[in-house]
Amino acid sequence: MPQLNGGGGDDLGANDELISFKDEGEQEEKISENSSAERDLADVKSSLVNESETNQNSSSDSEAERRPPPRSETFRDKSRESLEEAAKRQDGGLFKGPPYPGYPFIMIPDLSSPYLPNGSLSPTARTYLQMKWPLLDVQAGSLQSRQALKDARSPSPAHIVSNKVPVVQHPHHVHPLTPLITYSNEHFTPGNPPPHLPADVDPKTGIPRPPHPPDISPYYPLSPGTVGQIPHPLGWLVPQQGQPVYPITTGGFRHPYPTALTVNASMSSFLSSRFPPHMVPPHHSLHTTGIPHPAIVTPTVKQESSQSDVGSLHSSKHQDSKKEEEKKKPHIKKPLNAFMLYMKEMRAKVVAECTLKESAAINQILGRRWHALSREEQAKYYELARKERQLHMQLYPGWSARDNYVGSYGKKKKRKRDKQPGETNDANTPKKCRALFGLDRQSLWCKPCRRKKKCVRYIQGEGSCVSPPSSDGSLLDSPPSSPAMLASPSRDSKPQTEQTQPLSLSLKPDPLAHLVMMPPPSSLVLAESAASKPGALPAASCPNGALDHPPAALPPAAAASLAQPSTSSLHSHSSLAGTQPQPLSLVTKSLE
DNA sequence: TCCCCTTTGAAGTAT
DNA sequence: ATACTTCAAAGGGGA
Repeated sequence: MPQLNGGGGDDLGANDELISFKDEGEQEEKISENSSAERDLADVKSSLVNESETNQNSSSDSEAERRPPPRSETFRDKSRESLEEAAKRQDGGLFKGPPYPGYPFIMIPDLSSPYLPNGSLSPTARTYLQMKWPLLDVQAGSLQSRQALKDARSPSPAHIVSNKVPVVQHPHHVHPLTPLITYSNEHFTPGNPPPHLPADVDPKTGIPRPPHPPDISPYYPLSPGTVGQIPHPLGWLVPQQGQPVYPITTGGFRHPYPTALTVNASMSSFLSSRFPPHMVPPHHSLHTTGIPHPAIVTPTVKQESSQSDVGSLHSSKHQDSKKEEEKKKPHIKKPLNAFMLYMKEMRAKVVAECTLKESAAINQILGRRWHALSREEQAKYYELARKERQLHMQLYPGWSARDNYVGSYGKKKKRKRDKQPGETNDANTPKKCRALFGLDRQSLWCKPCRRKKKCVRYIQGEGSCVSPPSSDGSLLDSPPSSPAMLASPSRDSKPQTEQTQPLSLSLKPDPLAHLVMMPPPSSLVLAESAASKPGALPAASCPNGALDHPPAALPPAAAASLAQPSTSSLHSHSSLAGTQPQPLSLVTKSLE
């Protein structure tokens, strides 16, 4: 388990994230410049934050090497502009300027932040924190940290204490009022912060500081008239209008997860049962209101309860078991990753712009737009996600994603995932079809291979069945390549020239193609996508094609493909540009 | 009523 | 080490 070390920046970042944004959260080191080691590290890890803020350090060699050359800003911005234009019309000018003009979490450099050990902050870092924590506003009457807060360079005027970021969008599984809940201090046990949450001490004053400056920072960029319309990715985290959100816990530690702020018996026992004592958060996960924290869901597993009801003998014994079930219900969710945060924030916007309502279609658009984001823009979300993970980790030190795997709380696996591996690993993998059964036993082949009478992939020695899309869309029933295959970063571009994903005709192979040829309107794309399968997503109707951005922050592999557009890519787009329905699934990672 | 779809990323398990 | 799988959000739609 990664250890949080204030000086080491973020250990929570995933590998890939570290690769792409491994400089994230290392501001402390860079800022402090107190140690050569830190400088070295800083050298290695260019600062996205600085880059974003100062726009000067972007010349970092290492960064430049890691990242693909900036893609056509003109294209991207152009596309986005139109989208934002629509957004402006939709939201009454909420979205002004850059895509995330008012994003409060802009480049939080100090991820070690308040709760982390050695959380001493450089002035710069604190300055960032002022931008960061306002979203974590605390209730007016809340605790200690107000004073401590003032100590720090934060002006944090009292008038800003009010919560100004009403969240319109409600988390799917979270009580709509969750973000509105006032987690009163009285619910918190005054006293010491969790052992694993060392109190943040102002390095200069030596006074324990609240990790999260509770006051709304004057830096908060959103105007009162607009804030209310922004569904913040951390909606539950965001203070609501006139609703103090999460008070600082005792000891100056304030969790964005309100659930961790108070403890009730059931949750406490649950946690105790689930985690070793040292892992059990000192606070309960449910507010006294009974409204669960977004991160801790009470899956009220319908099927579970219904099943138990069906078999219920209404005996006391059953009651007991029921209670036990209830104890197990609370489910600590995974922290949202960058893309999830992005989706959460942008979904409403996309929905507003399009006639789409189905999440699948929306997600397709969002996926494309995600790739269209500049690295700086993405970095915001990576930063945010990392912060989420940090908070999550702080709150639930013993939590593991494994806990949420099947069996941990009775949730069923997704069949799709269960089937695909079997399909691809079984007889549907062309390579295996041919290798396993041979030409003499084609009757045993999978359908696509049977239709083609051969497995091109096998011939190519590649990892996927080519099964070129037929004009009649006969490949639609072809088994999809495994997600891993589609997403395989090590995928060779060469095979791509001849390969086409049976089900997933990537739109991304050659982003440049978008520049060369007219990108298909999102509606068309989606319509095509919809046409690709029965019961497919309905055609989208987006006012502009801005949704069809080319990928922005491309991984090196994709960047390579950018540099050398493959003919197949162009081919794909040619087909795409045509009116002929394609078995599109808008897969955007095939070349990544 | 439950699960799928669809996306990316994180993190887990399996080989 | 690599590949693969699951889950996170979302909500309409299919079974």
